[in-house]
Amino acid sequence: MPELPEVETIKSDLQALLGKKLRNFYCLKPEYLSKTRLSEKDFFPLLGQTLFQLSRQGKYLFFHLATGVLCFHLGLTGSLILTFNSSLDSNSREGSSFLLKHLILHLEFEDFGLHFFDPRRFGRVYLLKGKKELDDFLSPLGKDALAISLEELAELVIQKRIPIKALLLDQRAIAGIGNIYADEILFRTQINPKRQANTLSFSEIQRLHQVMQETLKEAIKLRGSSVKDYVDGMGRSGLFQTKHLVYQKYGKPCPRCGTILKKTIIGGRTTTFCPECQK
DNA sequence: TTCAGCCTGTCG
DNA sequence: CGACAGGCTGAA
Repeated sequence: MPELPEVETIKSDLQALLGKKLRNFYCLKPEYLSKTRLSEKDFFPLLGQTLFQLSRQGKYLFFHLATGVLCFHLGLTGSLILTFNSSLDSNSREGSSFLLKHLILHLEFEDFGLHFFDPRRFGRVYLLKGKKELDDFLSPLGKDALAISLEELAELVIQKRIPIKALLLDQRAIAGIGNIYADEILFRTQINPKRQANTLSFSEIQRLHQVMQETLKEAIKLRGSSVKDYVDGMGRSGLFQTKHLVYQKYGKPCPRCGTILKKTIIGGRTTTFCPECQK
């Protein structure tokens, strides 16, 4: 679910936690942690430690404490919600019985609570101890989509013989783009998602690089896309879904030329594009 | 490089 | 009831 703009929005919502000590840790679903070979006791060394940094690469969010780095991947439906005075208000959206049923972790910081929910359980929690573990974790991950330079993007694009959309979705190449933003970026760039990456001209790569930056930044400004479940760190919906031009709009007219938008499958993912103006 | 599998929920 | 959903992994 959450792609780069959504995770970035959540990260900025959680800045209030910086400098706060982790007071307590409750795991409501221990079997969730076992997917990443963790158990509750692995978290004991974090207790009493101060959160001194939040960072993000691609769709991963990292909580840095002196004794380890807690990392979340939100999968399709994960959410991280901050509450004041630690507890959930049962009248709020995040306190709804639906979400409560899917509460995985409750972290109790000074003054704040942080709740991790994941209805579909595709998300993951990791605990990285020491610089080497963090480096090893990050090493297979591509450069963040907002940090990649034109030259780096060009390097990737010209050497890959896979559909350009598959390249955008490959987290080992570029980190942070998912199905929504891949479709939106390619439509705005007017490049057909099935085009083999290595057939793109340099001016198309330039356009792709620029549109990628603009689209992701605009989405962050609007606090992400709430298609279904996504909510930010305060439990609020984003607004970028109102700016979606093609994602999941197959069968409707292209907003640029009026041709009916088509649907196809690329890399196992539903893809919407305009057969007329994406070449 | 494709594809099932992981999970639960929703929609038609 | 089946189809499908924002993602990723590992096996064929």
